[in-house]
Amino acid sequence: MYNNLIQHILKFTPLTADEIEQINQSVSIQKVKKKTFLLEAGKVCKSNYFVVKGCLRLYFVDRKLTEQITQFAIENWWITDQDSFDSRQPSQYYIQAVEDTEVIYINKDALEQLYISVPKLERYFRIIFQRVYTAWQRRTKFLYDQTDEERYRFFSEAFPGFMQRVPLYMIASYLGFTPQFLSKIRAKKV
Amino acid sequence: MYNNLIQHILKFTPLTADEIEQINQSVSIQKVKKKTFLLEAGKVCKSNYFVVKGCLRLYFVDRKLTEQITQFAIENWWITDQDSFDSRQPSQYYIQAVEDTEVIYINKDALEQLYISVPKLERYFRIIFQRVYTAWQRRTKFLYDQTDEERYRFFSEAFPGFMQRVPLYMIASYLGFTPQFLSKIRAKKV
DNA sequence: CGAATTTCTTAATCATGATTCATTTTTTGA
DNA sequence: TCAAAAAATGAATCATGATTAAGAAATTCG
Repeated sequence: MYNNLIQHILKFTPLTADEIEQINQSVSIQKVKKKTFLLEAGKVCKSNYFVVKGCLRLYFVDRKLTEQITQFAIENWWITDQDSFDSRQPSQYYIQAVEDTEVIYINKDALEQLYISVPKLERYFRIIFQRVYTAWQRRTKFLYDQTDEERYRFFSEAFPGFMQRVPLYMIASYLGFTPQFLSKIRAKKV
Repeated sequence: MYNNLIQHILKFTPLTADEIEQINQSVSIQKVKKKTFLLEAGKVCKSNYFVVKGCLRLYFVDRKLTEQITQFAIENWWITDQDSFDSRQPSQYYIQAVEDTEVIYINKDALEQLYISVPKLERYFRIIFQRVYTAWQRRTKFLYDQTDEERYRFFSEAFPGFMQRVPLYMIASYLGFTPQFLSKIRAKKV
């Protein structure tokens, strides 16, 4: 019984008992300790992960060997390297647990099967991806429209809870600047 | 008969003659002269636009009154302010024709109806939005991983045709820097 | 065709945030 | 509980790309 996922799907489309059963048989659940990797660069991203509880980060290592975080996923978010997942080509990303985390995951073949046996999931994921598009348009405007400092201040006011779950150096990476610069801003704030 | 769109949908899902008919009755076609606006800030984005021929840009005006282009759409791409389109709230974006352009468009109510009468479109748009997600992950890595100069050089080698269709100052805006800086890079290139 | 508009370029100065390197504080787990 | 590791801070210097202000070149269209 993977209730968190089913509950989430039910927000967007009704499901019959049989459909729920089919979904439950296609997904698995996994507990991942803090710092565990669900994906490492060089390997194919085999699963799409739904966070039941906890927090994951998706990042790559740039030429200067700095970790660049491009996405976080918390409760009720899906996360994957979509490109690697679809093409079955090696990923350039890492997905790592920021906290002890519980995920429900589904592999590519199982998901393709499910789209056929439970077509309502086309609607569910259409809406999920559509929201990703919206989130991306918002984030892009956010990034273009403000200086690094404004971005940090906005972010810390908008998501105070999140700030406390994640080390500051990860926030800095996600917002596109260095931890040193973040310290400088925070020092000013007082 | 909106063949370009139907052809595009058929790449992802089969359609019956009846379904094709229903889609054709839900969309409209429009020719837009260069510089014409399909969306202006302050107005609700009523349509999702599919480019048959030509090129559109989506941008907003930042606090310094500079136009910031966040997306282009060329042949066979959809473009909209997804947030405004979904929520029916005023947009902060402009969508403008960069060249004389031909678009097929669909309004929100018509699209919601179509999702019900032609559920295969759930699959079509699920795949479209999924590709948007992939494109976004790629673009993000691209932006984080390289300096402005490298980004320009990569872009001009990867999309030489596109570079010739669009004024350079728009490329600069899309890549996140100023036209002056672009000129500097190009001067070096020789 | 030719004036007006749009687009592109050049150059000097300036500011933001990176880099480097060291130190302090906090957290973790044996 | 305390040593080791992880995370955060601080300061000095540096580099990238913005800003400002002209002016040149190219395109458009009446």
